[in-house]
Amino acid sequence: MAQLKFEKTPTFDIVQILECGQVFRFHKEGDGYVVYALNHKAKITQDDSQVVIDCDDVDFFVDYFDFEQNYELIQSKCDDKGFVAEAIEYGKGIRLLRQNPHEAIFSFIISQNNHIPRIKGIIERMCEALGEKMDGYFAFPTIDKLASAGEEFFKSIGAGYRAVYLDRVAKELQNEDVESWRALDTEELRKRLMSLHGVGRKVADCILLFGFQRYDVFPVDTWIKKVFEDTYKNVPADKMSTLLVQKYQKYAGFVQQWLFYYKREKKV
DNA sequence: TTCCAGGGATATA
DNA sequence: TATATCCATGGA
Repeated sequence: MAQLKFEKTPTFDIVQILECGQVFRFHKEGDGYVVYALNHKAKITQDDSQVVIDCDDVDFFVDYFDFEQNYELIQSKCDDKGFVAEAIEYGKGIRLLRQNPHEAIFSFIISQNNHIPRIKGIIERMCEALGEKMDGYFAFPTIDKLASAGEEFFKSIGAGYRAVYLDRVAKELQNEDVESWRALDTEELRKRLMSLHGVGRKVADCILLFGFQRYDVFPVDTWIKKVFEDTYKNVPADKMSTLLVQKYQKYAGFVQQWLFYYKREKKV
């Protein structure tokens, strides 16, 4: 086990990072949180003065927690002196995790029309059944394991009608190098993702944001619809998303996450 | 009990 | 292109 220790800052709050809805494989443990990403594990504890990350691979988690990015700067650029500023103030400890594309694809297919606690359970059962056994946990399954599991397996873990999506997408991706998709621009990559069965505009945008680190996207789900129901009256979700990307441009993904978290937590 | 969730596919016009 | 309906599941 390796350790990463640094001074606590306002732009790193492990509770907000994990509970803001961008990731599903984590839980509270003792005085901190444990998060699993692909085939890695980290335990994070924090207090007012410092953050400690005990993990199996420091380099992996330095990348995962997006330490290269200057969140103070992004937050200052997005300060509109209005409701976005309120959301930033409320969720300023959020960082956008640099998740694996495969993990993002399957996680957000499961997420559609679903509650977060249920999403977490389905993914956990999927990893337990198909993932490689690691030291005290299960890795995210390989694409071959997912492709050979079968539709009935996905039903058995509670995926419901999404079982057929998961089964088909796993088989569709078996001979694809999704890392090479990073060469595509955002619009082309969105089209590629939406060609997968069960991936529409919203899920594609979540995969773009959380799995491919594209920030010129604005996933519009039921919570974001509530945020903008007066501003964009009777505007369809896809159109709303396009308008919001035009408005917030390269910061759209960040703004979306602050607003999502603020709306969902505070219900205002 | 009914409503709802980080929606998408399909049929229809 | 735009709208309506159906889809599984279980927490609240």
